[in-house]
Order: sequence, then C-alpha cells, then structure tokens
Amino acid sequence: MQGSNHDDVRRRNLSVILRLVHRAGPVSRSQLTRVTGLNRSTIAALVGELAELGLAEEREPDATNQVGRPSMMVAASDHVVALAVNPEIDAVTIGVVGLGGTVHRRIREAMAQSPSAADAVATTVDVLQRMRAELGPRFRFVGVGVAVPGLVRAHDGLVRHAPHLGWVDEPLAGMLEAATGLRVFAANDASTGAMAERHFGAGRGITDLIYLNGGASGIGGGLIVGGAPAGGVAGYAGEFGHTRVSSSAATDSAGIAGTLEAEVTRSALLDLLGQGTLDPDDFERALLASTSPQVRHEVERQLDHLAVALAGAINILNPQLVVLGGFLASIHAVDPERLRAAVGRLTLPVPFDSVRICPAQLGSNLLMIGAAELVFERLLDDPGGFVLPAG
Amino acid sequence: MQGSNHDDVRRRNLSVILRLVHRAGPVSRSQLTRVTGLNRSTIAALVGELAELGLAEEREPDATNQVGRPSMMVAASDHVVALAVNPEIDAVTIGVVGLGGTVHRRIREAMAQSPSAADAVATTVDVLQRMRAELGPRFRFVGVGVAVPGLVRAHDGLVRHAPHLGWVDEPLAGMLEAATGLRVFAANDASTGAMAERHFGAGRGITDLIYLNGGASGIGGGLIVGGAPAGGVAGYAGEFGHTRVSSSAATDSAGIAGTLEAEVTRSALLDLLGQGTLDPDDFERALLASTSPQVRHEVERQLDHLAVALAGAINILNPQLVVLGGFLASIHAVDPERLRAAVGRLTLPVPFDSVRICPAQLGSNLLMIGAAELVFERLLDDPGGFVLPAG
DNA sequence: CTAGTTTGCTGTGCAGGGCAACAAACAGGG
DNA sequence: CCCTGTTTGTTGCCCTGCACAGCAAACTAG
Repeated sequence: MQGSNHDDVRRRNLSVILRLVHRAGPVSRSQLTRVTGLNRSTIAALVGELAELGLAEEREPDATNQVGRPSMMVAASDHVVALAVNPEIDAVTIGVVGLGGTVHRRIREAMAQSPSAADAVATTVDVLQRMRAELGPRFRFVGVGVAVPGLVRAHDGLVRHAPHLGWVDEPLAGMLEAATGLRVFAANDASTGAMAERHFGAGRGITDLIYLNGGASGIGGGLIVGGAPAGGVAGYAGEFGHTRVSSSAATDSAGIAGTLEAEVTRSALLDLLGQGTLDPDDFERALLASTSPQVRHEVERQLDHLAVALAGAINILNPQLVVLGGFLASIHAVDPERLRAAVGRLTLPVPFDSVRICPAQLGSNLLMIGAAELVFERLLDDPGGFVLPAG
Repeated sequence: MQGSNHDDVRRRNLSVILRLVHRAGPVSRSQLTRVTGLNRSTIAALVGELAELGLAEEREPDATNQVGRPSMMVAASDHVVALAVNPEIDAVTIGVVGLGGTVHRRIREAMAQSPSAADAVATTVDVLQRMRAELGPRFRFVGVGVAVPGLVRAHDGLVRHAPHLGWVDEPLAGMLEAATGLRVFAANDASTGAMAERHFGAGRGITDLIYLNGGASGIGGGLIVGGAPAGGVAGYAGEFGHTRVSSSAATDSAGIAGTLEAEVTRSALLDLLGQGTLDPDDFERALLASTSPQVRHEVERQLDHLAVALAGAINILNPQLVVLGGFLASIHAVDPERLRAAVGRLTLPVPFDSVRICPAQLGSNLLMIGAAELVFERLLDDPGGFVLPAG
C-alpha cells in the first residue's frame, strides 16, 4: 500500500520504455509516444536518461518511406548482459545474454558426476571470468540468473530440494553472490521456461498461460496468471508433475502414486523405441517416424493421462494457451487431435473453447533466455535504481 | 504499457488511501502517513479531496492515551452504497452494502419458480426502488454487483451458462444497467466469495489462496494468485468442481465422470442423515452430532476425494491458505486431521508445509459483501473518476 | 521547388508531493 | 497548575517531472 510520488512516476516511465524495447526489439521514438501515451518531449528525456545509464542506445532512423521527419530508433543495449546458469545432472550450462535479446555465448560444461552446489558455483565463477576476458570491458554484467531443476524459494534463492541433483537446502544464490559479487536470482527451471516462452516464444502478449515441460528427470511447469508469473507464496508453484491422473499404483520421484510424472515418462517411450538416450530433436524425429503399434499405443496412453492433468488446470485457471515443451511437445506432435479431444471431454465447454494447445517455440536457448530474464526483470522494474557494477 | 503522469499519481494515492480505510476500517491520518510513506501535508490534501467527493469522512480523534497531538480518524463513508444481488434457484437475495463495510439491508425475495434473467432484473429494480425510498437521499448508490451461480464473462457481465438457473448467454449486466441506470458488474458467485473471504474473512492479508465452496447445486471456487483475483482469460477460472478425482463413472452436472462434484455432494450426506433439506448451520450441527457409521464413512470418503482436488491445486499453485465454505466446511469440521493427512500424502512436502486449511469465516453475508466488492473495486481503482450518479 | 506531414527540440506552465516552520493538542512530572 | 517533550495539523514555498505550444528539421508527393 505504498503511495506514489514524482520519483515513482519517473521510475515507472523509465521502466515502461526499457521494457518495451527489451521485449519488442528496437522501436522508434514516435512509436513510443503512441504506445505509452507520453509526450514527445517526455519520451526524449526518458530515452536520453536511459542512454546515459548505458541501458539503451539511439540509432539513426530506419528508412521507412513514410511522410514526415524520420524518428530515431531506440534499442536496448546488448552490452548490458546477464549470466544465465543451468545446473543439470551431467553438466552446467552457462550463457551470456544481452538486454537486447542476443545470446552472446553459451557453454555446456560437462561434469564427470552430478555437480554439488559448490561445483556449480566454482564452474560458474570460472566461466564468468573467461567470458569477461573474452568479451572485454564494454560488456557490463548486471547479474546472474539460475534455472534450477528443483524447488527454489523465491525471495532468497535457496534451493529447497533438487532431487536429481541431490541438493537439499542449498543456499545457491547466496553462494553465487558471494563468489561473483553480482546480484543473483534463482528459480525453478520450468518457471523460467514459462517466462521465456511467454515473452519471447509461443506466449507473446498472452496474459494467462500454462507451460508444461517434459524432461528426462520428470515434468515441471510454470504459470502466468493475469499477466504475472505465478510463484505461489514461496515460489514453488507449477509442480504439475505430481497431479493425480490415474488410480494406478505407479509412483513418481516424490513417492506419490498415479501422478502425471509416474504415468507420462520419456523413458517408457525410449524403451519402446529401443533407444538408450537421444537428444530432444532426435527423440521427436524417432517418435514421429516410428510405425510400431506399441509405441503408438504408449503415446496415446500418455496423451490421455496428460489430458487429465491439463483439463484440471484448464478448468481451474481458464488459460488462453497451453505450451508444451520437451518430450511432451513430441508426443503432442504425434497426435494433437487426440490430446485436444481428450481434454475437451474433461473440461467445461466454455473454457475449452478459449484455450489453445501448442508446442514450445524456443529451442535450446529457452533456459538461457529465461534465466537471464530473472535478472532483467529486476533491472526493468527500476532501471535507474538497479545498481550497475563497474566493468 | 501505459506511461504515468501527475494525474496517475493523484489517482493512485487517492486509491491507496480509500482502499486502506475501506479494507481496514477507520484509520488515523498519522497511520496513513506511516503506511503509505506520504507526507502529512499530502495525506491531509488527499483525505480532504476524498471527503469532498463524499467518499470518506473525518471524525474527531479517538482517545488513545498516547503522547502527542491526537490524529484525526478517517473512515470510508457508509452512505456510499452498492446494491448486491444474488439470484438463486428459489430466490433472489438483494442487499445494500456501505463502503465502510456495513450491510445496511438484506432481503431474500423468494421465487415461486426458478427466476429467469428478466425476473431477476425486475425483482432487483423493484427492491432498489424500495431501498432508495427507505434509506433516503443521503445514501448514494454507486453501482450493482451480481454474484451468479454460473460462468460469467468478466468484461461485460454476460452469463454464459448458469445450469441451475437454466440461463444461457443472458446479458444480465447489460439488462440491469439499462433498467437501473447504474453501473453493473457480475461475476461467478464462488469467485466473489473468494474475494470477500480474502479481504474481510479468513484470508485477510494473504496473497495466495484457494477458496472452495460447496453448495446445494455443486462445488465452485475462486483463486487469489499473487494478491490479485485470478479470473483467467475470460473470467471463468475457479471451476474446481470438475477436477477429476477418481476413476468412477459417476458424472457431474457437466457430464464429466469421476469429478469432485460427482463424488462430493451435500445430497448424499442429507440422504444418510435422513433429512430432506437443511439450512447450512443446521446441516453442520446434524453432521457433527451424527453417530451413524454410514454417515461417518461417507464423510471420510468425501474428504478423501476432496483431498485429491486440493492436493492438485496445492502442488500447482503453492497457496498459503485453503478456505472451505458451505458443506465442505462442514465435512472438514468432522475430521480436519483426516483431510490434512490425505492432502499431505498427495502433495510435495515443501508446499504442503506452507499451506493451512481452514473454514470460511463470513457467514450469510458472504455473497453480499463479495458482490458489493465487485463495485467497490472499480470505485477504489479511481475514486475521483468513478462517475457518481446523483441521488 | 513547394506544400503538407511528422518529428525533434526548447522554453514555459502547471500539478502535486516534499519540506520546514509554527501552532495545536496531548501525556507526564514536578 | 505549569512546564517540557512529543506528535500531529496547517501553511507557504520549493522542486520535480510531464504537458503543451511554437519553431526548426527532415522527410514524401507532386
């Protein structure tokens, strides 16, 4: 219940403009006046301040062949970068992402064994130093975003439980903050994926969506409700994998029976395909190419279970869009109509009519973009007040 | 992506102050300065403007026995009122609710048969005229809020489908607007109940909660996610009744099998209790007094099914609180521990530890307060700009 | 080259919150 | 009862930041 004053107006307007150029790419000043409703002179002053802060850059106008004086282009600076980190069971993937949207670098550091939190920190520090040297002083690192396969407490980045990494109550964000001197924000990997798809993928401009990702280690998800990422009270929201979808006794990683994660697994399909492990693209190709009736039957069984979980969420949340990532996108691709029909049988007609189900659009950069967005989100909230470290 | 200007600051500050006195009751000016962070002089000016608008009233200070000059009390005006309407299968309940929180009047207009939309409008107009005459010109009606047992499209108040009333695509809000000359806002009854419990009941100050209400006609619900009521893309969110909780073939009112609404019903309990119909309080008393093992068994069966639906929602939304209303509160009262334990078996430990399950606090005024809040919410968003009709 | 259009730039006006100084209203202590 | 210390209301002034108008600049079209 905070009151507003002049500073808040300035902060909000800077935030709105920087957010626009970050999300929508380079935009002309005249477009900014139209979209924000602010006066030309105000836009000029705001853009000037953003440029002084080094967050935006003004370029000569593009040739538009339009009547009237051409308008300057405004773009978010790609030299303002976030370090994106994604620890997994067999590797730590680290990237450098610019505010303008460019993924400058991405490195997958393979690990001999599942990394501890300390391992992840050490690797991150190491890669950060190399990246800094490589990119030179023009690039300013404003923070670190971490996408963790597990439950992460939102406010302080404590990893409560990451089963596949074997982490329990690891103060990852704090450790990284101490080791790098940068501000660190951590969140669940699926939640960050949802945010990435929402802003830069299949969910652009959509205010209510559900994102479900199927990985080797299970099923996670994220929600956007009313335009804002829904974290729940502590940031643990989105655990679709443990929704009960059948009365079978098969249990998931948390020991709960009959859940989505127990019934719908990538490994069951890999077994039937006669494959050990496949990268996601090869997996989808193999699945689509398969003519085996057993494979087909298993896909259909999994789609029907997936439909139960989706239907429940659709009835409750009335979303505009369901985005499926990972192997869930693959089984969806085999028979989209079956999934949609199964969902339709379990939902009310009205919410069903307004929902679309589609595959994720962002590929391998998903988690890099999402993790970087964790940092940029704070920067965008208060462009002037966010402490920019020197360098 | 709107920009802000001075008007927005004023609007927001007026909004913040009026919302505070509306939600928290009378508050001193000095408290307002502390909570909002605004200057004394600013608070004085803002309160003065609200008083001029007739929305707030300043009173002499309460005796506090504190050192220093006593601070003026500020209260929302109870003469600013909303008409709350709740059509049901056998009656239309209509009330007059003041901005300060007082329910000035409440009338249950019994209906010989299930009212049509036109019946509901006619009754409302009739009651409104009587109330206006009764209360006199000092009371200003700022709008009409309607809590409808069915799916309501948020932006225009179209009732898409109200199965128990037999309504399909009734433009209820538009009809009422034409008939009364007041602004009308309609929403699902359970959603408005969630809002009421959130602001004035069990969920005060809580940002993430789930509300489930069990009525004679089924189970509905509402969500508060991140502090905001979650309506979904069109306002249909919260339909917990159609969540699949078992593999049984029993169907609900929408024809979906094995859902919460199919398994958990008030009528099954009434049958076992040997009662035809009971008002909610009598029902709960009878249920708690019953020593029949069949009743006990049925309650436990229903609690176990309820647990499945709650667990799914808790995993997905990580709420701080689950509020149970109607007969769901009654079966919960029989054995709270059983429900909690059953939920615990189906949820992840971390979100489970942070959630509390409790009965609703607001009794028979729930829907009156909630429906009025639909109107007040708009008024609070822009106290100066909300058009106050004369009278 | 001219007319028309759109945008950038500059100086001014204005609304509204912050601030400081003073007065007013309280409690507590002697 | 008076004095002191504390807190709040009130008033006048200041400062910030957006709007607006007027003019110059840069484009298209004919």
